[in-house]
Amino acid sequence: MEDTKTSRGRGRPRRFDPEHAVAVAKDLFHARGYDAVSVAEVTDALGINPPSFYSAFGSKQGLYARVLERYADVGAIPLAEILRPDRSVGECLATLLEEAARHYSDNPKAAGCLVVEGTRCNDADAREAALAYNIAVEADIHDYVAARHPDKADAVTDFVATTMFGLSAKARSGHGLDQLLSTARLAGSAIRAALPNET
Amino acid sequence: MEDTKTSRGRGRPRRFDPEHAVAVAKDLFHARGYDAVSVAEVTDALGINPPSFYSAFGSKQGLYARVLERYADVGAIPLAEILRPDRSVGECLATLLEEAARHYSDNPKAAGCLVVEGTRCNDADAREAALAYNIAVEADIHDYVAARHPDKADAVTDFVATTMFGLSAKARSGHGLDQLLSTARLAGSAIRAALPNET
DNA sequence: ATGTTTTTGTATCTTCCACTACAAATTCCG
DNA sequence: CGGAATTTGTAGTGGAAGATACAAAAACAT
Repeated sequence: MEDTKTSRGRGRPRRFDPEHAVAVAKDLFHARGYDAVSVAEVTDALGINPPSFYSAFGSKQGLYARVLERYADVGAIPLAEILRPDRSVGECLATLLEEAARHYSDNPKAAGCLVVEGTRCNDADAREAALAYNIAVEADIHDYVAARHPDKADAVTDFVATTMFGLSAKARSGHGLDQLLSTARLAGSAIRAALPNET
Repeated sequence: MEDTKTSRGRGRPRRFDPEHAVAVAKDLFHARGYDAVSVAEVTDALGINPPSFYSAFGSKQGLYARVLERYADVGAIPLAEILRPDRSVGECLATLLEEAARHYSDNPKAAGCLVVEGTRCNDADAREAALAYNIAVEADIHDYVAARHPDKADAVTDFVATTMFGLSAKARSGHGLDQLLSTARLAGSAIRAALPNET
């Protein structure tokens, strides 16, 4: 009796492969953004009808939550591999920005970061969902920096996060890999200069 | 007979002060973005009815065009005063970013840059209109840099533009003046380091 | 096989959007 | 003042959005 209004739970369809559905939806959301993609487009792309969609995901936001979950698993930048304890913090953060530049321009039809762009949509719930992932990433970066440079962690994390937002935005409005990489390298040099030498 | 469909021109209302209307609309668009503001909200805020609105501005995009025009006049960062020929390029660009940080966090209810945020809306026409202003600004910056550092102009302009997009985005999602300024200063140091010393 | 449960298709519902037809009210100008 | 031009108010258009009611069809278990 946890649901007050929706009739979710009456049936739980498993015929059309939710895995595939989430992957298709991820591409749509990534390419055009949460707001611009309608449920009708998703159902058309999947060859299903609205009731099947709502039975499986509950709502457009429900689907988006699943998409974010999947993205965190298989689509996102592997933070844990990039922020290494055996390399200098500055080097690793510079690598992170370059990796972001590559990642954001990988697929020209879906430029930028799904999560970053999601934090800017017009639906409050979807925005909060994306923001939660974004906050988690920034917290990881902050922890990583703070371990060796506690006094600089705030400023450096803000700088990295801001640059990633800029890279994602510019990836979407036409900057190519070369431009993004050049910008990322310049930003990386600023981080290295800001952090005292180690190793 | 230049209009084929609209009945614009039948009457030209001047009773409710378009100047004030544009100022009010600017605040709304700046606070919540083009997509999220409905024409009904604007007419309510102005105390007028839809027909008066459409008679004066033609369309939602028409109003937005006027808003951008006004913003370029009285609301935007004064590029010409900041990019000075009598100071080093690096200093001036660093000042530009700091000024952007201040500007974007000036009004907590309307954070970020109206033009930058406009380039990310879901209406194609409104997006193009904002993009035109954005492109003009970036061209000005590029010209300014190229005059003294032709080989670095592309990379430095991209970096500045990307940082401004990042600052605008982060201003909208909670970063305060102190955080934005700190990020802007770090970015500024990268620019100064990238440009050979002058003066 | 047959009765129950689960999935799908048709056809909406409701709400909100940008935008407008039309006539009543107001202003302007002689 | 009086008639024409102009501004406003009422009411509504068509369309797209997210989300559903309901019953026909399919799958499943016994």
